[in-house]
Amino acid sequence: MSFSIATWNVNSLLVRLPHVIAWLEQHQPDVLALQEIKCPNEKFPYDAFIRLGYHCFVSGQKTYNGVALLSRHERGPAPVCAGFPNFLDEQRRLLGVTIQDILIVNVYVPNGAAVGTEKYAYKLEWLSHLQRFIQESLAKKIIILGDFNIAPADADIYEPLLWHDQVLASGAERDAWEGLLALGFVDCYRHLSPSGNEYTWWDYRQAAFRRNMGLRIDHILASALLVPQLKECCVDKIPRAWERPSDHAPVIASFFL
DNA sequence: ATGGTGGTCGCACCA
Repeated sequence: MSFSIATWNVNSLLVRLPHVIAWLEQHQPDVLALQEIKCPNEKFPYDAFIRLGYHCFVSGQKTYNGVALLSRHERGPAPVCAGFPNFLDEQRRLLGVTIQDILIVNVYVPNGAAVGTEKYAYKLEWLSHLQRFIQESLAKKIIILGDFNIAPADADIYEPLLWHDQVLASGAERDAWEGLLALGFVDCYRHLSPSGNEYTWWDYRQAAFRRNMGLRIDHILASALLVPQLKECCVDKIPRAWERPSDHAPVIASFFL
């Protein structure tokens, strides 16, 4: 038996719906975590996904942010939480569900704008809440996936010097990332591709995709217990080349279960 | 200097 799980920041689900449907039909992951759906729950296109055999769990809001999880598992995702239990946040960025015996945590980490700004402080605060949330979880098997807005190392950046100490690559953000790993998580992509240099996001400007000026900021973390079963983790750059694409590419991991 | 959203229909905000 195989279990596959993917993450994709779609930058508006309603605009990207044809892409998401085409991609789901082609790859048929068991679970897809979506970020930046940018629509309230009442506008979520449930029918399109139900037709493809997916259960939907949604935490949306108007215009900004918004996360959702789609699951093919017949029993559907059991909701755990939308948002942190101890941190009131109007921004919809966190969705936890349990599928079989795995806690799946879909994250849309704040972008942070620029080092030293209020948004950057909010990003670090948000990451500390994520750290505590995971730390306090009693689940033995956990997958955290989504848009982390962190490039963990210079190998994850097309031009590291340009990004040195900048947002997405600063020391404090990388410390927060390392803090999560220290809870017993493995970066699935890096674990399987120690010298890989694929990216998951390319700015819309400056023809960044064509020039492969990208960063690896979308990740799938698996708790140590799941790592022996990890089979594959790859970035699918193909949809980034489609017409009117998201600026992010999907990342997909599969496990022997 | 592109793209998505919403408000107003040229522009602010966010990434």
